[in-house]
Amino acid sequence: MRTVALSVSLPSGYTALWSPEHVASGGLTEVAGLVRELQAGPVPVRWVVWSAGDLRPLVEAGVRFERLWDCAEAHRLREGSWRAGPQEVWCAVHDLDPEGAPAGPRDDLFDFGERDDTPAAPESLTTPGGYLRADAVAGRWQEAVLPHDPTRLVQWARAAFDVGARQQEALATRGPTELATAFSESAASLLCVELERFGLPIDRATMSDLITTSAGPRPASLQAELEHRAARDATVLRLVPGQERTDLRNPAQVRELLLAAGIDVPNTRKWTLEAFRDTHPVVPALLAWRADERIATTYGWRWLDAHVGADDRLRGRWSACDGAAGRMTAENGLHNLPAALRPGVAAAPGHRFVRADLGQIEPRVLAAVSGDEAFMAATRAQDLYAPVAERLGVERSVAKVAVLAAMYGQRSGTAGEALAGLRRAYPIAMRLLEETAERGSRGESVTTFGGRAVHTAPRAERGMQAPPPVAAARGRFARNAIIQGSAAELFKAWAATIRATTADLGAEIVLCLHDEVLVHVPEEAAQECAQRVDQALHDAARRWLALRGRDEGVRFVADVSVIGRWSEAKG
DNA sequence: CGGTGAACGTA
DNA sequence: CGTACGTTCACCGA
Repeated sequence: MRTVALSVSLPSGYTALWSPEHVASGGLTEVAGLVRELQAGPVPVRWVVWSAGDLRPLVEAGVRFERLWDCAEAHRLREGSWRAGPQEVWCAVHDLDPEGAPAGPRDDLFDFGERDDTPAAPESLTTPGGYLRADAVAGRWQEAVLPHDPTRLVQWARAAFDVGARQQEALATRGPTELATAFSESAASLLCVELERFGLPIDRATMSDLITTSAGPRPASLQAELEHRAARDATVLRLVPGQERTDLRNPAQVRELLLAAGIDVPNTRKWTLEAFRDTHPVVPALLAWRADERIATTYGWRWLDAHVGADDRLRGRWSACDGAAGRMTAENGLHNLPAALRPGVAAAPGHRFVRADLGQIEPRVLAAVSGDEAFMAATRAQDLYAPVAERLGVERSVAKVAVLAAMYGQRSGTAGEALAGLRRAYPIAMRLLEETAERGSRGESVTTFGGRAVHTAPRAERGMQAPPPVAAARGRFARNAIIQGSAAELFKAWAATIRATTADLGAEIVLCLHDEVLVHVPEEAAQECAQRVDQALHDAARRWLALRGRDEGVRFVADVSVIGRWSEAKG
């Protein structure tokens, strides 16, 4: 394996490559050719970058990177910290206090503390205190002398190379698990850049019809928009005479309206109102109004115009790792598009979607994380809850509720009896959950299967995840984080494997949704792609489980189908 | 004008 | 009934 660092400067797009054997620089097209040439060579290449997002201009230009080391993601994994700019990452590998770093142009206007601001020399990347100079972190220092002098950008790439090498060394001393997870997280980070480039295919005509149904036709004027809004409000307001002036967008006023209809509720949340669906016609009308209002305001015409491009692709920013346990996140509705709009997500002409989701991922992950032999045995069934129900001597539905209650720290409900049964049948898995919750309650950090540190209490650094304030909530947070976070790791390993093994089919991963993936592929390759998606799960799961010697014990299953619209997925 | 909480969509 | 996220809205206080 050959390691090459790569840095792109903006706005010029000038790019530098650095490795011990090879230094190069050039414009985007020139470097794009160089990257392809190196990747086509006999020795596989791993590209080292400060952050995969740096590659955006090259990815936009159609360059496909095969293997990556993303210093920011490696840092997040090591530190459990979300802030992972070059300075934070640099400080971590050099044992420097980030608080002493030179201030960027907009940082800390009122900070008059001791700071190490002046670079050692005009051409020095670092300050006498060993920090990165602030104008280099901002990219201005490198860009200022381009294109005639690429040496600063080369220095910047070389610094990333050095940081990446130090991170790999540090992670390797902790064992193979963390290193493998860092590779996988790097791949996910690169995948995010491609998700941003590809976008999610939209059938504009169908989506427009769906929006019309909920929000009304595209308004010709502001007045028309207001009129339609008033008409929508009237469908609810006319059901409670005397309350026509209620602002339906104000929960306090809605509560008054409901009171006038004889319904006294502590809040107006959907879950609370569901119980009163049959009490008064205003309740179902209000719930239907809310669903339409959601689409009208968040997923309406403005959303369509702002985020669906001329090529009929919905685009938003993707993040490989959220602030808590490490799931992927996305903006502009890519992760919370109402199910009612899913018919509007459709493969382009001549293409199909391969849709796949992981079945019962969380209990299967619990088996892997805990290493409970009995619970691992249950994962070998296609339906995990069947053997659990048999062992507990209860109905499947009871077993399912009990397992979910145990994993999420549920307090209410009637899972008590079955929970006791679970403790007897699967003591190791259940003890792991309880000990994790206790650690969380005490404000201690917990660790995912792949070695990500998850902090349950605030630390000195700024920009950290905001953990729940009370002990019980911290306990539930920790209990959930090891499951959710570990599941996210398996998912990302799976997605990265799909990306690597279906590229030759012309496949593009266009959506990742925690346990579900949508692959856009030319029609003639769809069946082959579906088979490879399934195979990718088995390969990724085996490698992932082997990190902790569980490769023969836990089974993961995927439901894979070839569809034309997202809504065709099984319910 | 910026921050906060309610509400609700997804998993 | 548990957790996480992103988005919009009204309200609050400066």
